[in-house]
Amino acid sequence: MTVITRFAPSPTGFLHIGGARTALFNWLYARHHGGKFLLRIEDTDRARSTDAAIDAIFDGLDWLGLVPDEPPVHQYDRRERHAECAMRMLAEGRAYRCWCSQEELEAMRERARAEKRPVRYDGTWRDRDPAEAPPGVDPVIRIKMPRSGETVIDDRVQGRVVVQNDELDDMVLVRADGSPTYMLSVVVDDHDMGVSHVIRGDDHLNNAFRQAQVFAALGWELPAFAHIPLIHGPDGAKLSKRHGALGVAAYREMGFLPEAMRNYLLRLGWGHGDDEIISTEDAVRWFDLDGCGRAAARFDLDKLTALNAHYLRLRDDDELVDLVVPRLEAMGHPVDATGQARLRAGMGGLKQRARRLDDLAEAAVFYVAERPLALDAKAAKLLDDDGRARLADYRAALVGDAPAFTQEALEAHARAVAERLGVGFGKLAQPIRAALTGRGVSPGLFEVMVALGRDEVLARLDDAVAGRA
RNA sequence: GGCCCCGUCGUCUAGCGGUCAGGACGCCGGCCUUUCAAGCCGGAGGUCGCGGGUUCGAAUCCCGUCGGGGCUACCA
Repeated sequence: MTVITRFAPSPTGFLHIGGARTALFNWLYARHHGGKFLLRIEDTDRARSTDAAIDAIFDGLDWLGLVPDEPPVHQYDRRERHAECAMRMLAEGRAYRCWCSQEELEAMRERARAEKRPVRYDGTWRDRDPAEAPPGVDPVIRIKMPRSGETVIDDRVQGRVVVQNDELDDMVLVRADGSPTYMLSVVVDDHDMGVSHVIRGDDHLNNAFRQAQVFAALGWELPAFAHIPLIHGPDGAKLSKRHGALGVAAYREMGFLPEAMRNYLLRLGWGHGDDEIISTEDAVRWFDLDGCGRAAARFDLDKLTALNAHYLRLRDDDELVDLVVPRLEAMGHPVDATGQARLRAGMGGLKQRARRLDDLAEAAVFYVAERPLALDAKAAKLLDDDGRARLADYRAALVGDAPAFTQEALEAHARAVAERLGVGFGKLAQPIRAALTGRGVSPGLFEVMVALGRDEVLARLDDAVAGRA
């Protein structure tokens, strides 16, 4: 059997972390089995669906590299087909029209609550003669649920889950305005799209029972279900948009890399022994539903950040330059060809120390900032009278001895100068760092010098000695 | 309220009848060292929610209990 999975978000907000993980699992499962990964936009709720949200979902998936194998299906476009299926159920006696008003339904619920009985539709119109229908009222179409027996879902993650059929009420399939509801649409679309495995959040576990009955009423085979646990916020509750949960775009802006995000999301609720760093290739090779946990997980920014730092160091220097330049420019530091070259030369040391793209950019500022440099507090302290005096000596030695401008030669020379001055190497190195970078912390000194180039180094030393910086 | 799911260090997890309950993030200390990272080494941190069973032996099986979550719409 060909494996076909699908990610089916409703476009009522950005793509959040939970949706991203669901998409990832579906994508991985399809890839692992050489099947297809499809995307369906569940936009049947016209009031809440927006084009902006649809774009955000496309952008988010694209950034994460979870590209569907076929053009996305927009559920609303298929409403005729959905209604047609409902009509068939009606014709076959598997569904019926219901003329209950909202008020009647509300009263029904109130009564049930008062009597401490389960709150659900009581089947008023199930056997009532349609001839008794009140005039001028548009009916909804409800499914005729079995009233005895049980519905079993052999969930690939949750295991065998059973519910008594009398817990299921005759839910609405088609609204009074003729539009299909989610319960009908998912089933018809999953069937028509040939979906073999429905992998989704376990907030849909209860829906699976209802949908199983729709599949049965339509005479269709049930797909395999896999309900994965939800991701909770720090407060332990379901992640929701109005809950301060962020869209994937926000993480991109914070400087996270998609490969880090994929690795992190994969480990949230799925495990493969003690493996933590899992490349996408290995993820595809290893992913299965058995590895999914059943407990909800909490999102941990620190761990995502640690993974991100790892993947940052793995990236090519040139790619990182491209990623960091827009950030530097946004920070008010235009990057010209010279700046680009310096960034490329210095990226090795820079990326080793960064955790995200934003602190990478922050740490790279000194390569592209205009002289004289602004000093941070630590650098200012390093450039006191003593420090500046040592810098003057060092500058003179650099010009006088004219060592080759390579890391090795510069280091050997600087160490010799420190010895000549009778100070520990650190006493000389730190003021140099402050002069060249304006900071007390930076990548290796000689890497910085080489990246900056001799002229710039001398100019920055001059600035520092003269107290300009 | 009803139904369904879940419960191992702070967090993510490994574990599937016999392990000193392992790893990762975070935290603490050390080494390295021109700063900071990285790397390496070491440490603190879990009576496996709780209570009963079953068993020679339970985090692992059963029952109960408590706690958390989800669903209970003419939303998806």
